[in-house]
Amino acid sequence: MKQFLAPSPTEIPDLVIPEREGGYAKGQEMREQILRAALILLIEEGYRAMSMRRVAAMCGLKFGNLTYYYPSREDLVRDLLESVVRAYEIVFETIKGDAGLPPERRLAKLCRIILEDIRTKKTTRIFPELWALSNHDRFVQERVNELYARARASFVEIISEIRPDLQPEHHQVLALFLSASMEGTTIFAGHGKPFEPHMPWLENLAIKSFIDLVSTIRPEEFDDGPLCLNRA
Amino acid sequence: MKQFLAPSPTEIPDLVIPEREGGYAKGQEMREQILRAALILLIEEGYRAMSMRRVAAMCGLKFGNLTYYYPSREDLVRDLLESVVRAYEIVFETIKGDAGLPPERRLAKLCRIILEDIRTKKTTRIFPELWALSNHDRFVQERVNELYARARASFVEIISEIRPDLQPEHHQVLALFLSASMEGTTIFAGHGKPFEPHMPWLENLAIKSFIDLVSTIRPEEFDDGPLCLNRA
Amino acid sequence: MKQFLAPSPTEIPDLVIPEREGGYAKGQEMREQILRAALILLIEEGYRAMSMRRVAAMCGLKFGNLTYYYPSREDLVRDLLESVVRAYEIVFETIKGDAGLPPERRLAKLCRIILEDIRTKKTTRIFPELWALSNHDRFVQERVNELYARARASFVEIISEIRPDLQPEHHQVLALFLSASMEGTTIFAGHGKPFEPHMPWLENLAIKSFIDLVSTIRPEEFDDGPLCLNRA
Amino acid sequence: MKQFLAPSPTEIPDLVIPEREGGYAKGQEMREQILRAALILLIEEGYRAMSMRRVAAMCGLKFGNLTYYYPSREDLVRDLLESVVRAYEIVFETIKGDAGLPPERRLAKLCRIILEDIRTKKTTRIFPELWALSNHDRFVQERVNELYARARASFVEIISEIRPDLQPEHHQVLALFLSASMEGTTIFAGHGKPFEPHMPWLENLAIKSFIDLVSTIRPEEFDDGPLCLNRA
DNA sequence: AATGAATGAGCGTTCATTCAT
DNA sequence: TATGAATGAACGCTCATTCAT
Repeated sequence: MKQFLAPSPTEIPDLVIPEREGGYAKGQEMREQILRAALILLIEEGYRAMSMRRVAAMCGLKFGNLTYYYPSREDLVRDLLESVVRAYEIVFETIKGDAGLPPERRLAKLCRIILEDIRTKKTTRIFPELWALSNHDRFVQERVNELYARARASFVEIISEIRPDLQPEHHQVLALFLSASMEGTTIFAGHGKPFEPHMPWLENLAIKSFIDLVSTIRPEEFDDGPLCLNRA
Repeated sequence: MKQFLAPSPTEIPDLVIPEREGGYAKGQEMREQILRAALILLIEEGYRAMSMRRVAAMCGLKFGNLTYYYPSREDLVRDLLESVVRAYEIVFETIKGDAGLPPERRLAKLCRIILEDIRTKKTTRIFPELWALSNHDRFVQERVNELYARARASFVEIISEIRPDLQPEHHQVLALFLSASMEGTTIFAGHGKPFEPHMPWLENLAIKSFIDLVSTIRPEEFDDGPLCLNRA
Repeated sequence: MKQFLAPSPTEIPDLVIPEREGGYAKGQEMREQILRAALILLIEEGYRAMSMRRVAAMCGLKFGNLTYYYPSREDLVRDLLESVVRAYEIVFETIKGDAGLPPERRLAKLCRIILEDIRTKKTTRIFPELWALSNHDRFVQERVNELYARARASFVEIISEIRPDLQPEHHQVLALFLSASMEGTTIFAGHGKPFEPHMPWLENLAIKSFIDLVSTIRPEEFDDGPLCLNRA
Repeated sequence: MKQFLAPSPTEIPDLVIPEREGGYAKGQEMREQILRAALILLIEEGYRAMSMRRVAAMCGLKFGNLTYYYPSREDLVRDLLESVVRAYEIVFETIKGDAGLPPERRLAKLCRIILEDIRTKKTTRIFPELWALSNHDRFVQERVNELYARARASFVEIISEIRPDLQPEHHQVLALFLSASMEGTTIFAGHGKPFEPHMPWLENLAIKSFIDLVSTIRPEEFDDGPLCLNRA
């Protein structure tokens, strides 16, 4: 089933499923298969298509049996979401190890990783679903926020190394801007989108723009806007 | 019913509904009420909740009668989407009239309009739904692409004024990056999002960063990336 | 619209619509157009597809207006059925004029007319619908019975000329057998049926068999069955 | 429920439902009950009345539960149709065992079986529905064609024994004529039809006529028609 | 004659959930 | 673990009918 998923380019696995204590190996495998099936449905046909029945069918499972593993749809959705999110968190953990490089290089590298991932089918398809869901579902909202908080943490670390003179809150907002800026490319240059071929250009623009911004921003510009372009 | 919708701050109406020839005034009003009800459901509870039955109920209409106005759900969705999109297109038309200002000021103004709109409940809620839908629905995809194409056209106009030396394709990609960058803020600093209060800072960052980028980018940087930060 | 209907080969028109007194000419024409549209739907898609809405749409009539001409579906169905049946009755009237020919030739000719008509799309499609409907609809049942009674009358006339020695009831049963025998070919060799190309052979078999039967049947064979093949 | 169905006189069961592997006995019984209910509705009120909801109600089943057994109406229709057809096929199989009798006797017997069956309510009601449906439904069309092909095979066997001198294609057309001829009696002398009481006479006429035809037909008469009654 | 509008019913489908086996 | 069975709800759709304009 794995082969149906666009392979994550370098580092991000599709799902990271925690082992459960006290279950047979078969149960663990089945659970994994279920989550993979659900993921594929989510990617290929959207959230609505990811019904218990279709997931069961895709696993060759009788429908009644799926409810043994996941008594309610919510259980399945949550487990899936956690497995997806965990996969990303692992990346941000591993990135921290790059301490040897100069911060600008690390910033660039991190951006490239994120933007490359955005080009995968999985990310292009799943995240808009999550954004939409998070507007009406507290649980999804929290997990997505968590995920992005971790992503920002990586940026904050690098930014504060480049600009130790700025206040922590400014580091945060810069990180937020960088993150938002990249996420926005999903809908224009993600997998199958009209500007997918331009993604390399976008990467270069983003990195240049981010480094310039981080390097040159002055504290007062957060509040007043860039010189001479104030609201009035 | 209007009061349920966060008022668009300055310029963007919620819906622009074309008049139909033939039919009583009551029919036109009913059609408008239906689209408003659908919009509210979409905003407040998401796409799935925007069912024919709930829309009818919200209008005090019997279900059978709703199918008189909109024989199929698709008809309703299309009419709604077109009315929403049309509202944005009007903005982009009116912006073109600002020819007197220097291009940087016009760029800043346009960005502020867009980012302010992103803070409205309507935009924060609807666009993620559209992004998700557009991955699996050709019609939504096309209308969304259309909308963003018009938005980019406004940016291209300004950018090419600032940088007449760049090639048209570069103008396009710069506009794309600006647009994507702003859209990405929806999920972090849109209505009710954790960073909504930081939106003014983000605006300032975005505008400074965009103007710097547009002003300083060199043609070769599209392809090679910023100096010394190439992939290798 | 006429051209959509398979042309009746020689003599049977599609519909015979009586004129109404006290209506404008336009109303009469509209009524005819409506019935033709209904007929086409019945032929091409079956009884269920012949809904008021679809008939109206096919006539370019607004739905509400159709209910002016035919307030209820039943009205429409009845008018259509009567127009269809009347078309056949006209044939049986005209056939009676062939008095000059020997009865066997007239029998053969009548059979050929009927079997040729069965090969038309209209007849192949409509009659099975009528047979099915007549099982659950008294009105249809009566009109169909009427139609076949007239058909049998033509046969009875010829048969009694060939076999004046038989009793009237025997004439009736012979006519019935001939008629039933031919109607049965509809479902095997009617328009578009697998044995449609064999219809000429079936015609020859039928005519030979009918003339032999009518000519040679002995009164006691009605009751006892053919010699030596009695039930026991 | 059985008592609602006119009992098949001698040999043809109403439904032959294959057993399913897996599943409790109760499930099998329920499936049978469902098909019987559907059959009754089809017979008593016609195809349109055989809705999922009415079938469920007739079985004392909640509607949602019926969709467990038959997820779609098409599934139900197909299962029903196959069960009906299978019942007839069994008859044609068993008839082949009558090898001891002279072919004319076997022909007569087969005709009587068929014509007796036509007098049952079930056959009188179902077949016109199938004929009508088969004009617009490929599946029904195929099953009906299959059924009649098997019926003809029985006739072909007997006919070719009586007339080994004729070519196989002529055997086929003779069988076709016999079959069509008998099917046509359904609408005149089937259950509840005006000529139902005359069916015994029709049987005798049919058998005499068929045996005469098969015995006396000359090869050239297929093409030229009976002597002196050619088309011209 | 013609149109617009409203109602109520039925249909087939999909689904999450629950429970007995 | 695994399956079969049952329930109730909602959904989109089509339709015949009725009535005001």
